Amino acid sequence: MSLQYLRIFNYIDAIARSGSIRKAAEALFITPSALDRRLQDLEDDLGAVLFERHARGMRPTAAGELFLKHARHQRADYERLRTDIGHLQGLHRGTVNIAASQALAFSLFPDVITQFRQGNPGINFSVRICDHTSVIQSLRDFEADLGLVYNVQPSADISPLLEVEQRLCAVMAESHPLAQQPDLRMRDCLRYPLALPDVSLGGRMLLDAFFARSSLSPNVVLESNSFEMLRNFVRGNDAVSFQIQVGTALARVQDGVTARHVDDRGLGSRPLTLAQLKGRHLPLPAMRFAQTLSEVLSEAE
Amino acid sequence: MSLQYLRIFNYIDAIARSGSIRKAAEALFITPSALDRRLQDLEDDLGAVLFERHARGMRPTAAGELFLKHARHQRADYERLRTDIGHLQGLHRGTVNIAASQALAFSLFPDVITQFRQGNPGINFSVRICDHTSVIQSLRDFEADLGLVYNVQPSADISPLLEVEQRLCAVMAESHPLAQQPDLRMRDCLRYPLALPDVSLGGRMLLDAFFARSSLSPNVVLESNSFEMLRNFVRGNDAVSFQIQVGTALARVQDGVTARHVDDRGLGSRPLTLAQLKGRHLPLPAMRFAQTLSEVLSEAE
DNA sequence: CCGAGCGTTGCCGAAAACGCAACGCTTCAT
DNA sequence: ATGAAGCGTTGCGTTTTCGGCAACGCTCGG
Repeated sequence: MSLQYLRIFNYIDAIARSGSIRKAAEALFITPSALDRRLQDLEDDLGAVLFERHARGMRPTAAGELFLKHARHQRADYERLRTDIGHLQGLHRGTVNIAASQALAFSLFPDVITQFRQGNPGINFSVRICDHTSVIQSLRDFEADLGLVYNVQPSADISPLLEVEQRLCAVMAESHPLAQQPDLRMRDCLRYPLALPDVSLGGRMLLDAFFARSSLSPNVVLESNSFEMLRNFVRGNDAVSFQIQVGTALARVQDGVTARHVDDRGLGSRPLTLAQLKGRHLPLPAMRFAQTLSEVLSEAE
Repeated sequence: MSLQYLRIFNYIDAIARSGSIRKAAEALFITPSALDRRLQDLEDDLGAVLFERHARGMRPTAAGELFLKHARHQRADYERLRTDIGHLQGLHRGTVNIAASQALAFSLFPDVITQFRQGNPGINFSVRICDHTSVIQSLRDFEADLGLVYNVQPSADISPLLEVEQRLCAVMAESHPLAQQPDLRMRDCLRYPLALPDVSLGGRMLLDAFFARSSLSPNVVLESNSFEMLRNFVRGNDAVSFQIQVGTALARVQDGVTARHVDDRGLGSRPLTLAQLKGRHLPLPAMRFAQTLSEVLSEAE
């Protein structure tokens, strides 16, 4: 697949990722000696040391960081060239690489990707679910074309493509008493035990801010960094969990779990942001998917 | 110097430039067969034909154009990486590649470059003098970091860094009667034979526009695409030539030739534009030189 | 109709990349 | 303290890639 012109870039990148020549060599299916020689040749040619040698392994120097950025950028650009040439020949194929926080894995992405692929078969997807900071880092490392994060702080090298305000939803079992009401207030929810996402997940910040200003005292019986776990938990009892809107599939019931808007004045809302690395030229499939995603998110509002 | 990772890029670029494998191979100091094989390997890997084969030579296909753009971009980026790493190590070296139209070769660049190198020894320059369209094309082909052109039409992929309005100057021999007057009107000049730049050079458009609206009839005894030639011509007789301001070294006399502002209401002015390719990340030396150039041009106003 | 110029191919030598085994070194646990 | 476990690195033989040489088939222009 990928040409050997960027072989050296993969080599160096592998060393940086694994932090050692031996591990990198193993991942690349070559011997450490060969890898070491390529690195030495490169350092000779550049006239600069790219890695600090420690007894434990390798750590990139400043020059190494520069080279790594170049290497990753170059690899991403080459991928774009390939898909662009493919488009030129009428075969609309390619891969869209997305990094997103966990809330979106459950319902949004499966649905939108299915919809997108109906209009664009031949486009494959690689979705990496991780926490907020990793999403932005994936963009910086050229591992992802698009990032979708909740409540992200603005950054100089990230350019937002779309922002959608996200209200909070309460998640509960289908048979839960609260499921009968169309709209909920927070004080209704607090009569039940709570299963909350922890701080690494979106929405928790909204809850904490609300509790801080409120006299209501929550009864938190479960805290987790897994939405999957929270959903499975509330299905079996009368506990209530919370999640941002797009992850919940509001109207319909799924696996015995449903969701309702929580409407409180004291409850703020934070934006869900679709973003890319500033200055990057995205592959055509990624741009199209960003367009589709924008439409879906806008009309869902 | 340059690593062999971008060897293939140079190969393909050479083919495109020379329009034939044999000529490209000669320029690369290899045999046509070797070059042909690299091209075939590349086309195999990309799954696309990059050149149309004609009996006379090779012409890039659409996919080939795409690849060429990528290749040139990649090469320029790699150069930037090298100079950036150099800066990291304290050795401030590198090359600034400039493309500019002819008017600027005479006095502006030699002076500014001399001044710049006093503050930044170790920075080398490559200045390519060519006509308007070639300047922009050089930016597009990543042959030049900066372009300086007179009266350029805006373009979507070019971003201007600075624009300075340029008035027209009359150029004449030191001993010319008009050289006694501090300010000239166009009708004064037209009493003498004229040596005009042709349409490929800046300023001619202003003159043509003026003559079209005026009842005055010019006596054009010489027309040339070389400012050098025009200057040398007017030195030996009473003819008058025209040039934009920055190229003339207004106050001082150089080689027996001097210049004066021409002040007419009917005479417009067009901007001299310093530009780069949009979205490009310029090497540090180029950015610094652009800064210096901006200051010089602004204060000269 | 022939020669000039082109891209292309088969075959062989040269050069670059790789694998293997071993060395010197630091770190950590016994 | 001391041996084991990692680590980067080196010498040397092997494999893969790349380039040179000569020749072929082709298209065009005189």
